[in-house]
Amino acid sequence: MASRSADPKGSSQRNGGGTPSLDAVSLAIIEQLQEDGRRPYAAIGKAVGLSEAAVRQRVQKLLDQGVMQIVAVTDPLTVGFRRQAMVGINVEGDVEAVADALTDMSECEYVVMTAGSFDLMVEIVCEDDDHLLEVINQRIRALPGVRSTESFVYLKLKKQTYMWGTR
Amino acid sequence: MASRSADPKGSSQRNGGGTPSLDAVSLAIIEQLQEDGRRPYAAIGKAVGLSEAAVRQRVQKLLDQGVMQIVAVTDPLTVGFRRQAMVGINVEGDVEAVADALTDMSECEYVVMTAGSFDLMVEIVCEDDDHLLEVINQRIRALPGVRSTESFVYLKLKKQTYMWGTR
DNA sequence: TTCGATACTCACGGATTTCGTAGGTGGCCC
DNA sequence: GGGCCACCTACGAAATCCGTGAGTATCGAA
Repeated sequence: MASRSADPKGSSQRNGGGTPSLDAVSLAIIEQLQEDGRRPYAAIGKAVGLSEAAVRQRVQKLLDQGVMQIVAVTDPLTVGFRRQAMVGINVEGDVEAVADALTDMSECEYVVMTAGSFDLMVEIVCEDDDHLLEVINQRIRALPGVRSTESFVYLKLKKQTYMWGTR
Repeated sequence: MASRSADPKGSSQRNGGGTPSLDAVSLAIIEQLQEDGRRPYAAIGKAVGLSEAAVRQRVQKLLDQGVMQIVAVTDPLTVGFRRQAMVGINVEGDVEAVADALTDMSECEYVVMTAGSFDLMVEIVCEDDDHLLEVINQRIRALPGVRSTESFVYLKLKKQTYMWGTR
């Protein structure tokens, strides 16, 4: 169960940390699915040099391990969420605790701990200005440990890709 | 062929701007695919109250229109990109021109125009520190119109979802 | 009101894909 | 060597995909 990071064909790169590493073949599979999440296993197999079943098993494992997920993504504006913002947050005390609290909020779509003049950056997706105001002022600022926040309201989303590796 | 944003069952919301609007059914379809991008059309149809063929046609249209894409997403750290950063940028002159230039850079995964103390925010995905440094100092700062930048290096990604609507 | 366009349902059949499973192979450790 | 484990290939059955055509309902414009 411990996911020992096997090394099938010898053609993989060394793995440092605790996260399960990926060999070149899995990378290639992910690339294929980044282009089209519904691409058939057989087509992927042809592209990466594996049988259909092998691809299927690898994909299943990647999904199970949480390394990858196959999902629909949209521009939130198109889907009726008219206000988005990035919020920079400064924390006193336990940053991770604040991050966990933010993670539990459904409006927070993206939570990351950073180095720099903010401790946390959070992307907020809201339906309108009232909603956004409430989330930032009532909920985020109310969290214990939050010292200050700074908001960057989105005017226009110019780019949004998921194509790492395809370059 | 012109795809005029029809209004099938009368149960849709009005559409203001240029972007094609989405009725409740398409929203529901997107939700299904946000949970599992490979869910079969028949299963989606059962969930949203449409036939398999209708779902198929809607999904195809949503993809063609660019409203939605079905892709694999990963935590970049797992895939070998060890340094990520959010970069806030101040611009003098044409903000959109700078944004377009950033959009063309493969390391910029996310580009958004904002209101607040930054004009642009950009998410950068790099392989290591050298790469990150080069992108920020050599390439971004070199763009005409870029007045200043501020970087927030990612320490830990806590949350990353694509579940708008599923709430 | 009538016409035209759009979108849906239902149906069908062939091609393709998915899925479970059985069997083979190579590396690794005792 | 022998056992073990992870990974692969192979194959058949079941399910899904996909193009297609006919008939119906709704809406907006002439």
